[in-house]
Amino acid sequence: MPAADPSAGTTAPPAVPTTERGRRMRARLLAAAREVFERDGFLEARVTDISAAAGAAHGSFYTYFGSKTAVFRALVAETMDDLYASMATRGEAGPPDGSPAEVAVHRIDQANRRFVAMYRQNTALMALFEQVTTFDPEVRAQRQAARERNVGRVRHSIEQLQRDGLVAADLDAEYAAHALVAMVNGAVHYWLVLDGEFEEERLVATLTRLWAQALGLPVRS
Amino acid sequence: MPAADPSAGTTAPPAVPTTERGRRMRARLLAAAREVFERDGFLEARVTDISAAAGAAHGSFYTYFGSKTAVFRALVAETMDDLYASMATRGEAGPPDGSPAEVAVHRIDQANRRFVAMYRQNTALMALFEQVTTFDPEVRAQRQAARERNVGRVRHSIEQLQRDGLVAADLDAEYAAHALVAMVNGAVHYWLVLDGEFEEERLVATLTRLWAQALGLPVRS
DNA sequence: AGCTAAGTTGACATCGACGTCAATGTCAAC
DNA sequence: GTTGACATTGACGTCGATGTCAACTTAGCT
Repeated sequence: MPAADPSAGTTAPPAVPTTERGRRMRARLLAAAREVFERDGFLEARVTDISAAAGAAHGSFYTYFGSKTAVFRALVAETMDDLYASMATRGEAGPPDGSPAEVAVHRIDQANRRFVAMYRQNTALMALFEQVTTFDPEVRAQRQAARERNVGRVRHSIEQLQRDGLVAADLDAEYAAHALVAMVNGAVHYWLVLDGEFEEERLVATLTRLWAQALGLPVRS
Repeated sequence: MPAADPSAGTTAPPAVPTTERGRRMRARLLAAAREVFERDGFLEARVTDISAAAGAAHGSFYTYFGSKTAVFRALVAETMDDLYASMATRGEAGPPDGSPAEVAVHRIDQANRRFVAMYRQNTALMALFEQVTTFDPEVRAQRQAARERNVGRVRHSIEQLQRDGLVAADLDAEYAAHALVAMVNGAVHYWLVLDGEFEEERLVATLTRLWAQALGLPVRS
């Protein structure tokens, strides 16, 4: 079939490389796709440019991916895990001895720092992700899932703090988790994607402080 | 010129209606555009459908708007003011007598309620706005401006509270304002645009509580 | 009625991104 | 060195949304 393909994949079956050569080609195409997407955005990206950037013929692209949308989905699938994994790297700096509340605040701070660092190193990709989310249901679902995982972790942490008596028991852990995640997400997205200039240290410190205080944890001025 | 028009307007000059008839046509087209956009999203929307929905000929569209992007910008320009104006309607319910802090919290709550209500009544439009923001620089600028205004208001409010000694003086008002706005924006956007089902009352209450506590204002359990 | 400017119309040309496919190349196994 | 399955190539046709334009309609004015 021809032009303008709404949303999704085409007639061509996915195709899985069998050879080493094939695997390399696919990998090159995927890398090229990422380059082009990051440079031009999803909408302006042309399949032609991707093939070219991969040093491959136009047709080769369709051997491994059914459409522009298809590569993007593959890209997301193969990248997101790494991203969120890199954030989960916990227990770096040894937790300081202190009151349980202080330890909790320190953990929040560390998590925020990791998040900002990750976002900083993948700004273009995150912007892309945000963009495609607005019109591709499948990518939206992936994003939703990622967020859900994130929120879930935060929620558990809040509930734990409630059990420990550090956070008011009548706080709605689910909605609070959502809101706090939205706060960090939104603030970081704003500064990195939309604005550009900002003091990372000041931002993280403020985020941590707001987060901690919102939960009713004591904060050292 | 021809197909796929990246970003912006075309050769055709804008065109301003002189007659009553013309003004009506333009208005009908704009309304139709909104309908179609809300139904299909920006990308899937076809200029043809807009003309049709307006009961006009295809050509008429181009008499008043240079391109799909152009109508959208016009739509945003003519709508945003109303939206944010509707939110600024303050002083509805009489502020309760109470401590200054209680009054402050009440104000925050009212603002959050207004925001959620506005978002609820214009969900489709807000989603659209978010979508186009990711690829049209001009719309992005408008969104940025709207946000800036919002943040500015919050920031002033925080600074006032600091002057009154209700909020710690060493809190970074600018970053805090950004973060809190992001929190409310993000949470509401998530529930209304991405998820769907949620308890509005529970959400607003939690948002207000987090906001107030984040600033160190006392909250009645 | 006659005139004119503004508005309206819709068939048509244009264009460029997409996806196909027949031909050609590669390489490991026999 | 021959074979054949897998991979690569790139010129080509298709398609449909966009934007143009010359003819036509409307309505205000004299």
